[in-house]
Amino acid sequence: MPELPEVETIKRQLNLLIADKKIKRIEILLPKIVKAPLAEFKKAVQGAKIIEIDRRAKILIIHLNNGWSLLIHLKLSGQLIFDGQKTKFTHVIFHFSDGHRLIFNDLRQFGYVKLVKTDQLDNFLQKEKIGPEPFDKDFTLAKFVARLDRRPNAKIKQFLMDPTNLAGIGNIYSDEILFASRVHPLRKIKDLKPSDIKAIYQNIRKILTEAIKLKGTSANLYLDAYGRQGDFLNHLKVYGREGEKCYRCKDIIKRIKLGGRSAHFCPACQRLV
DNA sequence: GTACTTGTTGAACG
DNA sequence: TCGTTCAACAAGTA
Repeated sequence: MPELPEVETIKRQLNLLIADKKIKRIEILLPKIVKAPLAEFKKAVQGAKIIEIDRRAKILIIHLNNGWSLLIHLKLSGQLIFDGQKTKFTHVIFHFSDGHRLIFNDLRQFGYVKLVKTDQLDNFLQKEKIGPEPFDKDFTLAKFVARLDRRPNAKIKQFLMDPTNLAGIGNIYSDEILFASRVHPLRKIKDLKPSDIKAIYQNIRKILTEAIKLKGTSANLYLDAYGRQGDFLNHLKVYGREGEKCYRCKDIIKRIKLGGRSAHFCPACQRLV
């Protein structure tokens, strides 16, 4: 599923592929995906030129040259593919004036396209109460500790996945970050030692950096803007490896239910205390 | 046929 | 107000 590394990959590729292009026409095949009145939406988008593509949490932000910004969230199964072929899951198509196109596919239909005035973006994002960006200079170890301290009884895995605590981390990378840190997903925050917290803090950046380098994880439906799979799938240590041997200690990787989600971990080398 | 999956939000709880 | 839990959204896969 698209998490921070996948969305960041698409952002970087789109900056190479569609920046400076003019949107000649937008084709909306499934109107509910567009969270704006359709007439107003088309009027704002058609004829506009793309300046650049940005990212906040898992939201892609396409800045237009007319004061509007497009916000695109891929949620569980969204894809943005440059010059992709239309399928039964294609819901929106951006046609550019040079003949190229960008297609938005979403099998689950949870994704969205929104329209926000560029000067209202900060306001809008603030309202969403999204947590700090892992790669922001302001996201220091001290800030991380301060955020953890607010939720002493929360389980660490659920804390990492809560977008109001930290931007961009979902099920795959929270599992991988905790494995790298040797911390059990059920560990309560108040039971974390300072060395655990430091390890988690460092591994957040380390794992996400590696995943971005490999263009994300194609565990299910994720494809990058070229329609290609991400290579981090082959580097996963626990996610999706239930019943297989731990690469570190040879015990068997377990999967449990945690707040309606699955958590993968090694019961031997990820500690509960 | 049924359970399961997943990111985010909003309702409901104490 | 806050932290926490849980249903809801959709539809393909096992």
